[in-house]
Amino acid sequence: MTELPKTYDASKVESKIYKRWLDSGYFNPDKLPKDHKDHYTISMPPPNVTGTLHIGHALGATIQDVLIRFARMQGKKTLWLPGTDHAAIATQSKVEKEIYKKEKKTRHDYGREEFLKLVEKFAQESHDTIIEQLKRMGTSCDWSREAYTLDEQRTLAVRTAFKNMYEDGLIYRGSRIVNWDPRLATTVSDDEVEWEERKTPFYYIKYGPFTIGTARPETKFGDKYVVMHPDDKRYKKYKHGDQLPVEWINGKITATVIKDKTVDMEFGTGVMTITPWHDKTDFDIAERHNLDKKQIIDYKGKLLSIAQEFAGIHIKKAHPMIVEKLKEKGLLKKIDENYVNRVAINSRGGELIEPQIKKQWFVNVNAKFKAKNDKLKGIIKGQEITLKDLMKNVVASGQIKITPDRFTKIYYHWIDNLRDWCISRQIWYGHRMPVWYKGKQTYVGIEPPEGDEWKQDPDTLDTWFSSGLWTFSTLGWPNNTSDLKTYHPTNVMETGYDILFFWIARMILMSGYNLSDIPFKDVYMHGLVRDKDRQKMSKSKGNIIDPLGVIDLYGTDALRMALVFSTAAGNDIPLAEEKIKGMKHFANKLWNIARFVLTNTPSVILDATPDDSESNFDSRLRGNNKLTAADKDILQKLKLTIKKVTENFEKFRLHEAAQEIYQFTWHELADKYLEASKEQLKDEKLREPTQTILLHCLIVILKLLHPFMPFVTEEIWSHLNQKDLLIISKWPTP
RNA sequence: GGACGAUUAGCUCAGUUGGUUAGAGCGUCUCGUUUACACCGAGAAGGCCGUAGGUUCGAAUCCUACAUCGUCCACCA
Repeated sequence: MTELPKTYDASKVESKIYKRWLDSGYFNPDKLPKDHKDHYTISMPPPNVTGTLHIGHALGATIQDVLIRFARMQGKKTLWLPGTDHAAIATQSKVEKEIYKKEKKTRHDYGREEFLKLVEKFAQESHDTIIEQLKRMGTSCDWSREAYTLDEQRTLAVRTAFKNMYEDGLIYRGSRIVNWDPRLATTVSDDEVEWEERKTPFYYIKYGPFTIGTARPETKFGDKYVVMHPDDKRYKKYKHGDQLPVEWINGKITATVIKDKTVDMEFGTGVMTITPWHDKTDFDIAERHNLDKKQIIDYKGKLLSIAQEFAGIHIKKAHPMIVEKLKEKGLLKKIDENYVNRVAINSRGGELIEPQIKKQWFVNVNAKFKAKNDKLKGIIKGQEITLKDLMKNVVASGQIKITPDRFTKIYYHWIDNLRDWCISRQIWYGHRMPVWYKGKQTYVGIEPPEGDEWKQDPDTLDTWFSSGLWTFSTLGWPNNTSDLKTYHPTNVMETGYDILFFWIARMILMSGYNLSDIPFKDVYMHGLVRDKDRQKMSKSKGNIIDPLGVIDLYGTDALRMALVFSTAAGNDIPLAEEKIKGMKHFANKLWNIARFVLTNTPSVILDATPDDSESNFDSRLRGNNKLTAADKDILQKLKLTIKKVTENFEKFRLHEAAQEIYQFTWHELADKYLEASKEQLKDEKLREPTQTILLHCLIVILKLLHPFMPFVTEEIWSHLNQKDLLIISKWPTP
């Protein structure tokens, strides 16, 4: 027996222990002892290389590591595959902001190649920081398989998927209205748009015999269609297709009457004019009735020649000028100053969205393709399905289970409202479209076509396109590797509920199409970490808890335990520093239990207690009819604790598992049995069984606690004369 | 406008097939410096489990309505 130091110093122990794990090779499933069977795989949601890890990452990393360590101790061949995400638009916009702040330069001042070098450097630095942080969290992932969404292997996967989907007619190019960010000069997907309520003046303007309402008079120059509901009695005398002269902003125009059921009769006057180029609703109406579409605003937010005297002026500036002109012409009838409007903002950069019609690439969610095999429940090989059907089917059939259950309904609802997914972005950082043009010809392939005349599409792919492939691209796909055959589908996808649509749904889509299989069997969603007043953590509020900061103060184990301890799946987690501090005390308590047990255990007993000692332990006590009430009580409660902890693990109730073991360790073992044992140890006849029980309890709680608090438990374990590391010891049975 | 979630001790939260005196962390009060631990122990105060009904032998838990807060979704010009 080696003596435990008087106090536990997490900062000194953790790096030493982590190195010991790395040296053992046990993070790599291929290097686990041969008796490890039944694969258990988790793909790590790759953190964005946009800086550093925040507390939300720490939560995810902890939960996944807890699951992985539990599975590993259950004798499973566990693979936790780590990686990082290039996060295209988020990373690029971070660098753009930086160079603008420092040098007042834009990416165009640098040019594509030079700018990309800057982004890559930033991404590399972020990557290094993030990996170091993950290691400090104690994550037991297989670093030999680390992946990046933009590395060579993943590029092959992306191009292969794109090519196949294009050839199957699931990817097409078309002119659609998209969310355009004039500042970043790129499109963003529907899911990336955030809506913000703003009070804006609402103008009632005379339009021929009608009055129309708008918050955006600057878009109205080209409005030559006036739309109303077919059942609106007020406008009965106007027929669909009627033409009438109207005095408009810049003179006389001819307006055409359109009847469409999407018009809300209750709103405003029940009449509106449409701007199909700059409004999604209007675009849909124009499509339905085959109407002309005209661009009013350019891609930088300036008015085009149709605005005549206002041409070249930025819409922000032009707005009051146009209002003034309408007033002069007597067209402005009324202004409602209390109108609350919802404006669209790019959540990845913060600029106002200006809808535009652009040629973009889309994934068609309603086109049919043939299933490659029978792996999807209820779908046979060769059967035709759409991506939409597929995404719904795998969850409805129970092949993928979402925890907590309530997100299932939200997921269905999202699918029902799903439109084609715009996958092209006009930014530079990311996977360049594997598309080349020559005159009117288009070539899609993995390698560029022969010949200099072919020009590659300048756009890049939405970052979620590559993330969607993550569970299988990381295992070597499109090559038919043994990793892919062995570890896919993965067992659990553990992530925050905020990326259910962005990512979970896209992974289901991608593996459904490319493999005709599910990417994972279980989805486990955790909540957002908030501060103790339930506020979102943000830099501006100054309520950020920095994972590394608290690790330095209280130790990784304390942070991990605090994160898992009092939260249910999918619920947000208020985290106060006091909670982490409390868990540091718990680590200290455990340390002192170990010190007490070890100073009272002679080496004879210690040596006679190898890891797999449970049956051994029972036989050693059998025939001993001198067990005291305290002995019997603690052994019974220990059994019960093992049972409950294991059950809670299996049901993803990690917080309850943590609470059970916490309660037992402190308030049963330490408070009661250790106190009782002090007397029993003085009694010669009771001494040996008491020592045996103490040691047995210690061994079991170290195992039960190890998934949550890996460092302190492994450190104590190293003082127990055990053959191998705690990380691969056998999970106890009740 | 639709959907979902939350409402439990002073504060932050657990409490999943309805079942004995409703739990934890932090905080408060009293006592205790016994060689594992003061990062401790013993004990105490503190809860009409949002409101009102209903089902049941029995409800924090199931049902209905309402209130407050929050989140997500949605093409109100």
